Amino acid sequence: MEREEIQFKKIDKTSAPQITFSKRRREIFKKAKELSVLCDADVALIIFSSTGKLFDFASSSMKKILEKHDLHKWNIEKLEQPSLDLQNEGMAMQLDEDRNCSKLSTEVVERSHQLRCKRGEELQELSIEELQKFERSLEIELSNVRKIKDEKIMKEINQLKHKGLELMEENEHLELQVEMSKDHKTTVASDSENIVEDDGEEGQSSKSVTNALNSKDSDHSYTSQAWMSVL
Amino acid sequence: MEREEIQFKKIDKTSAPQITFSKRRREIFKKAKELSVLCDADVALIIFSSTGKLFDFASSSMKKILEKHDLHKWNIEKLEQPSLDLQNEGMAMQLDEDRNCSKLSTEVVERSHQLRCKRGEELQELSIEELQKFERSLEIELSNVRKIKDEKIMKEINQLKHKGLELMEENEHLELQVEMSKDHKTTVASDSENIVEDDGEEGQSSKSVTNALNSKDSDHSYTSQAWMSVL
DNA sequence: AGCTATTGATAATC
DNA sequence: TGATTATCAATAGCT
Repeated sequence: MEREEIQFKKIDKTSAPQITFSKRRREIFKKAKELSVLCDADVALIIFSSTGKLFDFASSSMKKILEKHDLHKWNIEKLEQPSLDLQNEGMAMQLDEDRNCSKLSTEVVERSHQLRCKRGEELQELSIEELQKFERSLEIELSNVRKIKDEKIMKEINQLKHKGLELMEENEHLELQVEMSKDHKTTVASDSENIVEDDGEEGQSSKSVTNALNSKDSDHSYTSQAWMSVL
Repeated sequence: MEREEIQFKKIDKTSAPQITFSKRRREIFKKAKELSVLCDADVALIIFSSTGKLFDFASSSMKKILEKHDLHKWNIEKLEQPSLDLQNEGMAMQLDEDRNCSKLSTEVVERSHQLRCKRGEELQELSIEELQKFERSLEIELSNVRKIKDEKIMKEINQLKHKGLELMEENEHLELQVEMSKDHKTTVASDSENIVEDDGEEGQSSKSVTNALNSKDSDHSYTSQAWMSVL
């Protein structure tokens, strides 16, 4: 640490770099351990050599320390700009999308933070391996739930669309019958009888909706158009 | 580092602990910086004091280093027990849930790993702050997309349900008309004329679906029942 | 905070 | 590699 640091040149090309690295690395790990023991500090040290090899040390649990680190950074970031969030919290969601988005982001941040804290407290006594496996299983669970939810939603939408189409066709069928019975009245008895037979079978599912007849009729054209746009 | 470490007792209770901690902390950060500069190493150092205060250093980007660290640990873990995964990969998913879960977990792990690598490569040149902000914005974006998606889906489902209900009521209305025109035939001219006027207005949206009439009629009772169960 | 005596760390050797 | 050593940095105790 003498000449090299006094000159504080960038690197050591001429001399053996690996030897210096090994020595310094050992010493800094030693220092880290000393600090954690003597001063009761939680220390995490991660070193990648220039060749990409990893050396790390953690006074307790690496995962725990990194979680704690993230949490601190999170708090700092949150406390750095509280005015913007408070502004948006005081306002209703009638403004432009930017503010809306900011408010939402605040909520998301709060929730994530709370979740992290709670999880962190509950999971402190688990080992690194247990925590990693738990993390994976949570990811799997989440992706499974989402997949199943999406499938069910798409299925229901398609069912609704299909049934709606069937109802529309049935409607048009019935309208045709009404028009036919109006145009021909009782002139052609055989045709109307055939149609009436079909309606008689379907009549089992009919209910009394006569009170809603007038109001519903005015919406009919809109209903059909909306259905067509949806389909 | 003399007497204290030679005695290597746990801590310093009698003397001022904060002073020792501060001094040692400064030195270890200095050492970390020196190591990173002299030996071209990637170093991350995280220290929590006994009072919970955070001090950290990263030679490049803290996020990048931690990602790299996770990745290394991950690879080690993967290489330590490859037989289990291979076993499950060779089997179909007909076994118990544990193996099923293990296989799925393997897949998820692979994907996460790949995603991490890709992201890591693309984002290597961003700063810590930029990466943190990017992370937040991605979380916000994701939650926004999900919220909006869910709202749209629920809206569409409710629309479909509503329109379906209207169509059903309209259907029953038309059925009623058909039955009326069948029962009374032309005996009551005034009533049928009124109804026929309404149908005439609605007739604008009618289309030719006569080819589907026969097949659709047989499904009618099922259609109504399905609709009721959905609603 | 600043000093200092003592010990530890380290680069250049072998 | 590993050990030695000259040199200087780190540090505890004190002010």
